[in-house]
Amino acid sequence: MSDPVTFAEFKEKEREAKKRIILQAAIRVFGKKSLNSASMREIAEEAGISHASIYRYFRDKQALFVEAFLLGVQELQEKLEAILRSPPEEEVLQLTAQTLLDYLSRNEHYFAMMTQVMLEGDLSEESVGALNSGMRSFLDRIEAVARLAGAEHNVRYLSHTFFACLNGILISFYNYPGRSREDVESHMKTLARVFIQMFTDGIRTGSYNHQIPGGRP
Amino acid sequence: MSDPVTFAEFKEKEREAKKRIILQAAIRVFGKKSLNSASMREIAEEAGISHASIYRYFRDKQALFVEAFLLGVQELQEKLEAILRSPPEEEVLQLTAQTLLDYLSRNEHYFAMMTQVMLEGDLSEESVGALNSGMRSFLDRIEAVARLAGAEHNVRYLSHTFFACLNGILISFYNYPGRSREDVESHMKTLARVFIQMFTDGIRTGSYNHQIPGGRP
DNA sequence: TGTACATCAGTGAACGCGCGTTCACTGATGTAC
DNA sequence: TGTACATCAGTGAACGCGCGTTCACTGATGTAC
Repeated sequence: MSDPVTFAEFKEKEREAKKRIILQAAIRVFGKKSLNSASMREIAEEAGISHASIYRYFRDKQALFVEAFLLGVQELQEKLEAILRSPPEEEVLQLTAQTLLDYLSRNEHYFAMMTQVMLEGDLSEESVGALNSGMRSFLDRIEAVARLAGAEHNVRYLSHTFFACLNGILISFYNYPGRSREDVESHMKTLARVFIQMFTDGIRTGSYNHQIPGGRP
Repeated sequence: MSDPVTFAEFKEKEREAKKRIILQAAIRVFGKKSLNSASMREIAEEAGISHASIYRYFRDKQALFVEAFLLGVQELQEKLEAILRSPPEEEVLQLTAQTLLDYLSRNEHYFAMMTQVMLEGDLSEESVGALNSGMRSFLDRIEAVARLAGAEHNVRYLSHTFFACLNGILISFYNYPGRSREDVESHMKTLARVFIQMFTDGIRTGSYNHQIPGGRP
């Protein structure tokens, strides 16, 4: 229903659009501060509304956080799908890694939120469910990339390793003290290239299969 | 001065011991909650004192946090040194990785704090300095391990990659939803083995050197 | 077209809470004579 | 040995603040007749 044909539909569209404005503001704020230290008042100011208004669109802070995070995951996922649709010949993994790193470090927002979601355990069951299915479908995309890169056995393990290691490179050196932002970014990219080279070689030889319980060699 | 010989020295020792009790309590609490959501009152209760007393030993919450974190890093470092003193023949990296993962996941505390330190940017210049030198000497140990494993060129990059990836495996799957603690732990260990296998092979072939700007092949 | 009413997005003020930190005090211990 | 004093670890109460959330209200918009 991309073009609303009734007034009710129009209002619904309008409401969705306003919701998105709040979500984008939330993403910007959550990216700079942590879930706990970012305040509803700050998000409201960023969105240009009163802080009380947010509660017209989201049940509470946690629900806002989860929706914002999932929006980020979805956006990243679309980038992965673009790669899958027109895959390059050889360097799928390098390209994927670069895309991931670029996106996450250029939009600090999603990145910081992602790690927060992974560490905070205080989410409601409902939220956990939503996040879980979001992450699962994201990891599916990564799995597809790994297959494209030639992986055949234990692809789930491989894609988990791939994602986790890149994530670790981002997290571990994000606040590397005493270095400029550009230096940090290029350092992370170098580390990522080192990792991807090893990963690619690893897929080629397949020796990692021995490390997986019940994994075919 | 392991055996105090004057009353003044004795008092100093006593004070240090009390400080350590607070630090251990802080480590336990900071491990379960984040820097922001763990409270001084909670730490005080854990240590069995009044919350006001903490301020007799630490300037403020941040100073307490930094000291607690560094105590954890130091403990881990000693484990690495033990490995370096009596290195096994072949599997240095596997052993190091297992030690790291075991330690960090058995003592959730340090692990959670480590990632927090890496993500929160709000620390004072003084704190950043202390943390920085702590992390640097920790990474030195990892570098020594990498050398022991046969790395010759660009060892700094390698050790960074090694640490970052293991860190990522921990963080990314720590709160894997809907899985028991044991399942998560064994999953992480499998991913770590996959990674280490690739890493070891990578060091052997040395092809990663091509990925480092100015790196010798 | 005009009027009375219903709806509901948006709001500033207020509530209640927990926090980090400080304060004024107590009482045990050590010191000087 | 006894006494007056100084020190200082430890404390409960209090301060001031910012937070998430709720409340009572306003005013614009849509609806019914």
